Amino acid sequence: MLLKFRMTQEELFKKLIAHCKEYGYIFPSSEIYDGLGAVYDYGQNGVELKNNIKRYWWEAMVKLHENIVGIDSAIFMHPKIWEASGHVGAFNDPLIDNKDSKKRYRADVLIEEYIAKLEEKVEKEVAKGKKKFGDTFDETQFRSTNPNVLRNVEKIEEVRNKMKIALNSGDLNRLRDIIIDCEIACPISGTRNWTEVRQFNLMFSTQMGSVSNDTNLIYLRPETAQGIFVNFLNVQKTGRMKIPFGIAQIGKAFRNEIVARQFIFRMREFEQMEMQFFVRPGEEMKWYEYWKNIRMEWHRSLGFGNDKYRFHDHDKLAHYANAAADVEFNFPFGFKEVEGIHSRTDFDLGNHQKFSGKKIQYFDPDTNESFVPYVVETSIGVDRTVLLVLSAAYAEETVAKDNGETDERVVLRIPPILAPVKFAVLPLVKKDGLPEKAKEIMNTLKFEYKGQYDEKDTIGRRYRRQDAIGTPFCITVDNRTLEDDTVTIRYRDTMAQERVPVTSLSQVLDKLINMKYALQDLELKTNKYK
RNA sequence: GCGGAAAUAGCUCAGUUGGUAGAGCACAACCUUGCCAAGGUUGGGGUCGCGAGUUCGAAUCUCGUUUUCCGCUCCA
Repeated sequence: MLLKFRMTQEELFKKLIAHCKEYGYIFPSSEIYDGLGAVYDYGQNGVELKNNIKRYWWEAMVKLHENIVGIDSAIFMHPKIWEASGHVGAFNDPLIDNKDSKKRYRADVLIEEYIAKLEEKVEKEVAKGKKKFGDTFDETQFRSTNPNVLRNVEKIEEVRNKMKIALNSGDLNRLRDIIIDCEIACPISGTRNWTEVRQFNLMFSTQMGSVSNDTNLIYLRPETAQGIFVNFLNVQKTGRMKIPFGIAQIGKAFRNEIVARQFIFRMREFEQMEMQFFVRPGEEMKWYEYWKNIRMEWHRSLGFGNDKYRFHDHDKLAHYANAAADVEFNFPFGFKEVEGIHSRTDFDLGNHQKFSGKKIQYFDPDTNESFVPYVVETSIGVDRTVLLVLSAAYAEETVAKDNGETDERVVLRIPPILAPVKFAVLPLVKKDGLPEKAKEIMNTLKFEYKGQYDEKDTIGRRYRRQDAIGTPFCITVDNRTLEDDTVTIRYRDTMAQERVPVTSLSQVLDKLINMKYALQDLELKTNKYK
């Protein structure tokens, strides 16, 4: 089978988005109300795919590793948690745009730069005086009398005070007034055509309780990790966990991105699968390498090709990390991060210990010592993984017909263990008792896997419909079925057919769809790292 | 957030200087065929993104607004 024609990646991405909507994978949110920016809903097939991905991750974590357990923490958490984690304050910048150059600046930085310029002027003036008066130069005297110096110093103080008041009161208009009053121009365009000053905070906030004031302001979590850290002692003690051990969690997180685009790649509401692995200080790099390998094997096990993945090691590290790498996937819009593996040191547990005043330590009975564990994190975006699977699976193919002509088909080559619909049962014709027999088969298999029954339209058309949603197997009931109780299985990827007894269907499908076998393969591939 | 482009049926689109909305596919029912999609008949489905304005009359002209796409910007 050949690729239909060479498409630009951009065209392919657009087609994929249209395909997702047309075949019930992903819909824009609130569509009948014109939609809501960068928010998407999963449709009947999308939710199955997403659930299957989550299940494969979850089982690879908590079933294959005896020392990893899961939790499900609340989205609402104590506001202090976000101070301890460093999220509050880190993203609270007042920003302003120049309409001509279209450059964005931090308003306070612009004003600081202006002040710096005035200070420079003062120093130049002083230097001039020094040159002029030579040895008789009295700098203190000069500074307190020279009108140019005095004027600038006064201005500096005035602007400093105004900025302090504006920043402390959070009054963004005042901040803008300073920029206007001081006639601060954009360094690039040189114009003073400014937008309003806007506050950007990455975290969504809301009030808990019906009476609103500052004290009950709470945030929607921007990451799920903190729910794990604050439950460290609960899980460690009640689960009798011994270091090293991990806690896994799947859940929603929220970030108020300035620009959220590229379909479901960057959304304001998204889902994460995180596993925080607690280790002895000093052993973190060993585990960091271990988890990099384990996670890469998980990705590779999906079978999209090893060349589609690469590591990107961070040079610039976040405030909490001493080593970090991304697993990047070659999306239609280039290599982008799907998962992050971070060595977070004792930053999180240490800070929670500090902010909560509670001792968060692990007592090692073997060595009789207490310590704050180090953390190695694996954090993967569920929605990004959905997009990864869909963009890797989407294919437009030219297929040969019996009469020598060619035809086209669109097929989602989703790994069978992740496919939303595992099988379709199709009576070849809608008569002669074939539908009845097909329904009988359907009713037996439905207890094991999600399937579809379809008797509408020609058989070829029904195959194509199943190809379009990525159903790996079509089971066709024909007249021979009534005679010898056999059916054909038609395989999505090869379009080949195979005749099997109805009684062996469950077994045949099981071999290809049951996650158990995928996990066994994965275990074999990861054993060498243990 | 800024700039550009776009918005008509579930999808892809047509709609001529303003004169009461069309096609193909899809969908539903019936008939026919029967192993790799698009035979026949019939039917359902749109106040043309939304709101104003101009006009006797607006899918069409004007303004505003929302959403999407592209570029810039931003991105623990």
